[in-house]
Amino acid sequence: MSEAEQYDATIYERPSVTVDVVILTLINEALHVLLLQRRHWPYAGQWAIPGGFVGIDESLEDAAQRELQEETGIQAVYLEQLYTFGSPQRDPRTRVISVAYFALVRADRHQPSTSDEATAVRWFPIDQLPEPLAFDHRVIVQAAVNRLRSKLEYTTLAFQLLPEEFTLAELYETYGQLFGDRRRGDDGAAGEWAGLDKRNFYRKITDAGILHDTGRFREGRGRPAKLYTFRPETQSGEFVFRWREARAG
Amino acid sequence: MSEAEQYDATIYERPSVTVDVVILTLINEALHVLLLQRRHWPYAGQWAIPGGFVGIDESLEDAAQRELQEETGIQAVYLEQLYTFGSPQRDPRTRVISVAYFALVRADRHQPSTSDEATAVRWFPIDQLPEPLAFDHRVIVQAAVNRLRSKLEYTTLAFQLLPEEFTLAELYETYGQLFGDRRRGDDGAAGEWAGLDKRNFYRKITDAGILHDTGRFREGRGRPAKLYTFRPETQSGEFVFRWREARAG
DNA sequence: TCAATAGTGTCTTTGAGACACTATCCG
DNA sequence: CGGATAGTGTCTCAAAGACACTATTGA
Repeated sequence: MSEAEQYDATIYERPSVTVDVVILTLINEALHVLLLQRRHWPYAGQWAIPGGFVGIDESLEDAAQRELQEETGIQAVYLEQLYTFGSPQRDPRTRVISVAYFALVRADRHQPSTSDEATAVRWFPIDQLPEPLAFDHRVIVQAAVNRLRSKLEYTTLAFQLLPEEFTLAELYETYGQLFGDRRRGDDGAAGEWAGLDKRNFYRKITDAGILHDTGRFREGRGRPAKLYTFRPETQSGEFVFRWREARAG
Repeated sequence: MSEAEQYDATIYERPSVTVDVVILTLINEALHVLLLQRRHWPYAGQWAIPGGFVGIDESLEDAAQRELQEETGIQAVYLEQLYTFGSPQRDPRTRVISVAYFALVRADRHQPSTSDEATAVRWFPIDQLPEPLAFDHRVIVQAAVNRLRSKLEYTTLAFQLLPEEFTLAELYETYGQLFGDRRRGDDGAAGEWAGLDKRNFYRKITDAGILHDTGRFREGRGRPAKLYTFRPETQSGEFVFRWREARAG
């Protein structure tokens, strides 16, 4: 903005501004999104990400936090502005510009509940989204997943998704699911993730010095696995995951 | 958005939405920003980045392109959405949400001219911005520069800034200015960029296979330098610059 | 003792980074 | 030939990646 005319701009027709939030979590080491089934027009009955209008005196981040709170009852999570979607035709009612955020939460803690705006609320695996989604929400969800994937490579964001305590196998499985395209079943049985060598992964992650060995174990079938926590003091550190691997044939 | 109540939302007070554009260019291998000196209240006399209201039927990208056009007369450039700034108090007139874009242009081509909105238009070196800038524009400019810097590491964006034909020395100087903190004058004379070895840089850039040798030369003092062009077909390629260097003392 | 899962060591290859001299042109 | 700028080759080291077996537990 730069104009005197802006001062008179109140007479112009203004778009509406909403904030929509892509809420991501990990369930059984697989990435899921929270969707609401819309009760009302437009797109009644279709699934959508939660969102709502920005209050006239409310910051965008506050609005996103409020939506998150209303839908999931969570506050302390990772929240980041994603992108602003503003095609003139993206909402059939009127011009609506949507500032999209994405949030990472730990799903174990809480189950979402339906509201008067939604007939249902559910976690969907990101590779099994209902078809179609309301508005341009498919694009928004895809953008969030892309952003998350790329950030996982050079941040410790993955630990925002995992439970407080985890085993190396769970961590490995998580990275595998988030990056790996598919398993290779050498003999039919489930093996390692294509292109992600377990030993190299363990070495890299432990050498990085970002894990704390709790001294406790997760019991189950087979040999008990060490439980680790993430050392948040290293969060700003130099850890880079970087997914490459695959040299020979 | 998800509510029936949105349908009635026209009755709510709506924020204004603007698009502001950080226009960056290279002048003498140094990064510059285009700023306008505001003619009117608020912040009259102060420098600001160009911007304006989003038309009710105009996409955000179109609005950004239009601003760019109006201020510089350029169309074909790199344009990317940067971030959306929405603090309730960022504009003294009314609630204004600003979707910021950043654009890369080649400055050689065209000189900006003043308009009825601005008393002056100028390129400023990014490390010599006027103090203060209007609104929160300093933050926005800084965000653009940060984004550009980080993208230069893993994209070929630098070539969007350089003239069509360039020498390796110009390319080296550009990367040095964009990343290097300072020169080291071993003896007083200008030397290489701290931490950026010229030979390693040349090797890396030529091995990457993204340059086309035009066979022509730039004449001047000293040995003529080969002129290269960027091969845009490799734009989506695997080139990564990645700035590290500095192992021993 | 076997099924199931956890955990580990070494060699090879690649790419990054340190390092300083030769080549070409012009006046 | 001297000043000015362009351009190049090799060694070292760290980190990535390929590769397969041993350890621990409970049924």
